[in-house]
Amino acid sequence: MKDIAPKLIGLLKGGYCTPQLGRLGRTLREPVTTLQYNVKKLEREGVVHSYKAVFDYKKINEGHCTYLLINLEPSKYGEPEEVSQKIAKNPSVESVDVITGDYEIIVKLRCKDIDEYYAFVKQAIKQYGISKVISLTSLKQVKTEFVNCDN
Amino acid sequence: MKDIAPKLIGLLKGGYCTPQLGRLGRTLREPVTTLQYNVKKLEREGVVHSYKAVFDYKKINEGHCTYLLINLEPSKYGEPEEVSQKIAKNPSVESVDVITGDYEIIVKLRCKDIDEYYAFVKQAIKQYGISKVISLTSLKQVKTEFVNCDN
DNA sequence: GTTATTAATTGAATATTGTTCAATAAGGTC
DNA sequence: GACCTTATTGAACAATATTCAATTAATAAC
Repeated sequence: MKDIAPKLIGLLKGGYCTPQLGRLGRTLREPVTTLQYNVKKLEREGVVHSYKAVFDYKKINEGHCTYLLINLEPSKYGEPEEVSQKIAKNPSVESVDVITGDYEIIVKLRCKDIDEYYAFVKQAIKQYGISKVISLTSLKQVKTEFVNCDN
Repeated sequence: MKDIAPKLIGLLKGGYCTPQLGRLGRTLREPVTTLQYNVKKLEREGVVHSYKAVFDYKKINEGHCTYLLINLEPSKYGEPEEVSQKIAKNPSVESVDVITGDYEIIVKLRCKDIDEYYAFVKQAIKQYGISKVISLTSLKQVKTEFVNCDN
């Protein structure tokens, strides 16, 4: 066998998708050429960043979801963006934000299991100047990427 | 004019997209029929939930991003999922998780501005049995939906 | 290990969908 | 109003996806 699925999932995760003009046209009762024009405009203006697949993350070994509230070491405190960008490079990281309040950074992490999660946190504390991490582990993912998770 | 963009954005936010088999085929050097088969299988198995657009949220009036850490009133404490599902219905809500730790629910919210955010929080506290909300406001969105935000 | 059964791969034909292009209309500017 | 830019649209064309049937690979049964 070829086991194409993993490669497919990898590509569909961040692109390799496109809007369905025909279906949009039927729904909005507009000619496809009009929608074509409007879609291209949105792309040109940078309003649409990309088209991608949304997964049932449990089924692609990313079922363990954690929010990390991060404090930086004094030496890194002035540059939360730099640290954020480094963290963002990790493919298990769904989102990174520099935030107000008691913590500097919030990370949404998707791992296979608690072991992978623990490996990430250990490595993160070592590599980026992190002084403290509070982990909020998801017990139930109700909505993700604007999509309601059924079951 | 018709001002189709808002309708288009609404539909592309949660679907109306499809994988590009041809492009995938060229990249993976596989016949489209093989990929077709594999994609359909992933869909059938529920691995892929949907295909959607990712936006530059500032450009669609959802630039104000906040994480809400929520505590429930004693009367609702036993049913965080029910409350979560109600919160999830709001289209400004990107994600909802029931979590471990000092809070019961974490919500990722995307609003136009702080006024819209405040309106959401006021309404949420009234409607769902919420006793306390801590808001972590995003100062800089570095990565979103697995996509690195440039600039 | 051979046979039966199911799952996966593929090419060729077909159907569907998207793209280009040129005409027209609408909106804005002076 | 004259001009220029932006938006809408249909018809012809190009590209892409889908179906289907044949073949191969994997799995199960005996």
